[in-house]
Amino acid sequence: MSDTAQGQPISRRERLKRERKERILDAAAAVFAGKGFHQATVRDVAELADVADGTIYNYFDSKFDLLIGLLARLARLETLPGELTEALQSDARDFFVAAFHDRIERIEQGEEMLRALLPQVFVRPELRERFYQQYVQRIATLLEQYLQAQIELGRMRPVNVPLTVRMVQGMFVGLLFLRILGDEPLQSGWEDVPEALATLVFDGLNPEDRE
Amino acid sequence: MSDTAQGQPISRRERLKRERKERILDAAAAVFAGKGFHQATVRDVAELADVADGTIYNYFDSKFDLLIGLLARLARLETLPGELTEALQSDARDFFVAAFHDRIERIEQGEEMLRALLPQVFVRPELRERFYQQYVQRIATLLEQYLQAQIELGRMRPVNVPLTVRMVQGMFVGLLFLRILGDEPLQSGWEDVPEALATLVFDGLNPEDRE
Amino acid sequence: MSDTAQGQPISRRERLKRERKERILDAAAAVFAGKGFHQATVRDVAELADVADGTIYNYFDSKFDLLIGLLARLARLETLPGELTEALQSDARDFFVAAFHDRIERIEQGEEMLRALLPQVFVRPELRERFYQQYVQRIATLLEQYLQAQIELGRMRPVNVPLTVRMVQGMFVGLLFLRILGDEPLQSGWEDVPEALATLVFDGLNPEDRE
Amino acid sequence: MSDTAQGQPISRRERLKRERKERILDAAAAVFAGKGFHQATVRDVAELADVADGTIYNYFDSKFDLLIGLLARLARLETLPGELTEALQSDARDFFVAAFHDRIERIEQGEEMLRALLPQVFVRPELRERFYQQYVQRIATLLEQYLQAQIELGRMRPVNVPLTVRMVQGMFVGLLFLRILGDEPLQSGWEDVPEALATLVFDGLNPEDRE
DNA sequence: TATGAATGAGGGTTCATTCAT
DNA sequence: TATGAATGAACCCTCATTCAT
Repeated sequence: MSDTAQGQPISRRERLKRERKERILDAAAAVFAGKGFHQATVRDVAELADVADGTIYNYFDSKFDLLIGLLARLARLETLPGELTEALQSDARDFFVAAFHDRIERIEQGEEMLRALLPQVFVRPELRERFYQQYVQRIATLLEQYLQAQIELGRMRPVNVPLTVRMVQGMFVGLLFLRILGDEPLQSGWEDVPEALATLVFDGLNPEDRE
Repeated sequence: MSDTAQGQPISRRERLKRERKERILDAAAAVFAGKGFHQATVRDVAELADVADGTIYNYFDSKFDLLIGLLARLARLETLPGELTEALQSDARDFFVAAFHDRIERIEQGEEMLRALLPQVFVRPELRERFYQQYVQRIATLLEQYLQAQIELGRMRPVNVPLTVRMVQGMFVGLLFLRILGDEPLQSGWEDVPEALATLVFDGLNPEDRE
Repeated sequence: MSDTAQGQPISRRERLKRERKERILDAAAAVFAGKGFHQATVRDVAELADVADGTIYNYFDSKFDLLIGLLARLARLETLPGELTEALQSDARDFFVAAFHDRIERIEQGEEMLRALLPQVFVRPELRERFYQQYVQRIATLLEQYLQAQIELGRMRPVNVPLTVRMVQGMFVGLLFLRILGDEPLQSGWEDVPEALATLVFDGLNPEDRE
Repeated sequence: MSDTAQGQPISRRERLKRERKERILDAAAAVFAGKGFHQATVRDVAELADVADGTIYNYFDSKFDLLIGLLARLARLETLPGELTEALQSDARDFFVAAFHDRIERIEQGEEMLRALLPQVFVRPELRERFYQQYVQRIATLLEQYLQAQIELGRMRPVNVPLTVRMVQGMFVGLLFLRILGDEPLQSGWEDVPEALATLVFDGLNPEDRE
């Protein structure tokens, strides 16, 4: 009687709860990114989210659990597999530029969350493991498969696949890190990064006979 | 040799002090790397260094100042300019492999200190700035000059110099990061990294006519 | 009998309310006895009573008020006056054994509630006073009168009446306490307590010439 | 060299520490007895002991640990075995009066600590067990042996030894409890308690042939 | 100069109570 | 009237720093 339209039940209540949870995570990302996880107090987060201190504990088990929440949300930003497989047919370099664009954009989107998370990823084993699995390993596997296939098709130079993939991945993390450090040249040239990245990386992957 | 020729008065007292300071920094690096700066207590450091809590404050102004101390010590590990300039003449690829070897080794040496420092570098403006200047900018400038020169000599493909340099630097940070994350393939293939790195980066820098 | 003769309008609604209140008190007794008043949360009580947190506040003013409720309910378990007065005529020792049996049983019945209450009785003046009046003083007065009468009839040794009554009462509390402490001999010999109690107390009250 | 007079070493420092620990326990007893363990804050204790909040944690692991400390101190007040064994020879009734006097006095001495402890003894298993072993069981065993011996010597009526001992012990606890409840007759007649207690208990223990 | 006990501000977390639905 | 999420005051405890010895 109260919810005949079972499709989207409880609607109101439920939606408010979800919104509030998101608001808290937004606040956590902003506050942690701004002053660092330890410098930030739960009250800082609560104030920015415009809730009472205690309310946060209705949604998260602990201050630390907010980081887990951010990590989960970050994982939701990840998709690429779709593009990747369909792009396998197209020209490799074009694909790389597109993929780089995609990554670079995501970094921009998620930068705040990454700034909030990364320092703790170094330090908390639980976070480290989750981050590695969700954020690094999955992508590494995809890239390895792609690279291997390209090499077998003769479209790329035979290289040490696992290490090369790590280097490319590492480069993204490293660029993010330099951005966070406030490196001027990188910030002003940010939109040219994908092209430069492709030039650096891809041309090096060309089979010798390309010339 | 370094002791006697110094003007004499350093002896005993002075050397003990210096040793003790180093012991404290060793302990700080180990403890901070192990549990993170905030999880670690000054007492943890004191105990590992085998001194009393208060003693640390005879050598450092604050807990945070220990990080500054580590940063300074890290800077002392940096030299390359010497090699770099002399190697400018030699074959570029050979130079790169050598330089990469050097960097990779240093990362290993300094990994503990970097693990202690990096998370805080994200978070403390003062540390960020020092780190950027001592550890990033100086090297970036050198690499830019070198790259520019090579390009002008026609030995390298004309690329976006500042961005390319950032990518290479970023890769080192990124690789360190992946190592800290515990990435298996990277750890087991660590000694092959310089060669793979050179293959990836350098071949991509070749002028087209090289072939 | 108690239901129909009441004037009718009690039905349903009213009875449900009363039942619910009892259910909440049952839960409170169980929870407080199990973990102690402060360790127990209102939510613990609510969950065991199968109501929402807020519902409890429709029946009780505060968490503390639950204790008052338990005390009131405990008082309802008390009656003895009836037996006492009628037994005044019978043989004193027989009366004592019967009375002890009665008390010992009550202790068993009310043990959970007493475990919930006693610790707070020590600590909360309001509770202390109510408990003393309802649970101690009334009975003390009765016992004093009885003892005084017996003495005057020459059936008991002339003793310090008020103190002796306190000792007997105290013994009940003390035995309950030892039971709660988990004393093995007391628990396994519990059904023999009335007889042993009578032997100890009553024989000591005999006039010397009785033998 | 620094402490040749090994007899009372480190003296100063060590004694100050011990004194401070006692001062904290004094304060804890007073505060917990006054408002109850949970109503009292660590700060209350600290203020009364005239130390900083944190100082308490240099001496005790937690707030709860203060109770353990009180229990330990209470145990130190206990001795009787000495008297007990030597008094085994003397007249039993005289011994009882003396022993009762002793107990009653101790209760007065330790009342504050007992008021602080008892409510929590009901509620904390760890405390309950310690209290039972240190404070009840030891004495129960002694009394049982004594009583048994007296019975075998024909000086006391053969009774259920374990239960009778529990009753006597329980009476002490119960009297303390009534005292805490503020019972007027008990308080004003407190000094007569040992005599009344002996009359009640001991005469009941007389063999029938005593007359 | 080294020591380590004392300090006390600060913060994560709990939970009784309220109140909109 | 029942619900249960929101509230925020309160409190235990940690730990960087100080300082008397």
